[in-house]
Amino acid sequence: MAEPDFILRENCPQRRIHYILNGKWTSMVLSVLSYGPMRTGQLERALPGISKKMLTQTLREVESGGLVHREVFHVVPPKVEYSLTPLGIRFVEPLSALYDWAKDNAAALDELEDNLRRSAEAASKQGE
Amino acid sequence: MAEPDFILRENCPQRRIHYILNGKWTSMVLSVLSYGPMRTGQLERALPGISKKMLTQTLREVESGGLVHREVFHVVPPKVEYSLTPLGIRFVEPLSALYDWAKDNAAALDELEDNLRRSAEAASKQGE
DNA sequence: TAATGTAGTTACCATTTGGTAACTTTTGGA
DNA sequence: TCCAAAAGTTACCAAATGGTAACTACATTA
Repeated sequence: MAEPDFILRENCPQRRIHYILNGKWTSMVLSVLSYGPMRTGQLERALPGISKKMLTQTLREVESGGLVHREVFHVVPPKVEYSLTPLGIRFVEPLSALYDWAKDNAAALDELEDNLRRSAEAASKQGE
Repeated sequence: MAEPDFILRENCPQRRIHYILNGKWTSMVLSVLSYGPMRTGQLERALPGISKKMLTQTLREVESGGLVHREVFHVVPPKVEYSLTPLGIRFVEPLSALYDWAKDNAAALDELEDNLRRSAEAASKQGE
């Protein structure tokens, strides 16, 4: 019953960092904001497929975490600008690394998805 | 209506890499396997809190993606060993970077969680 | 004879998650 | 007078997700 040398305990940093990876959009919102402050509409257009609901929900979450600052300009029509806080900037660092890796390794992502497709086909042939 | 310079399109690598981050346990399983081949029971003990169901489910998924190799030893009681494939090794690279960052920045994670706690308290005071 | 160890499956359930569509607010402009 | 623009909220719903607990298989061992 050899215990493994490496245990990812319940509250280890490796698990806790998943906070910013949990939501479908969280890490993408942070990543986009790393290019500078942005208005709501710009964020919306930078993330094709996101709904108004998910955008505001995600922004409220990262704001609660102190990662993003929300600045309201009291004008009509409304203007709201979001930007990373210093803490947010720190958290974007590992995300950028992750995304840079992804851009440099698109071929590996292709391979992964080919494998998944093939194994899904094989599974459906079984069911016939 | 200034279009943002940075658009994370539906099928860009930055979005696609989320495959290995989607499941609650996927990235952790890969990370643990980066230390070498392991038997099911060892994996289970390396990931406190995981259930048998989620462990096998996650292993089947990464196996389908070609990230992990499953080797069955035909003995009694059963013995099965999991190991990273070459493709899996490539995918662990950015995960290790992410987890290394987390280990080096536990203080930032503390700060994040403090903020969340505080804002949750403030929200519940509202509701009284 | 019955329990043990190892890997895995299955049925079932509760919660979470994310999505859609309609609605609100305010003021300047056609 | 009525619409547009921007940011946001709300009600509602379907699907995905993850968890528990009980069950299987089978040779060895007590």
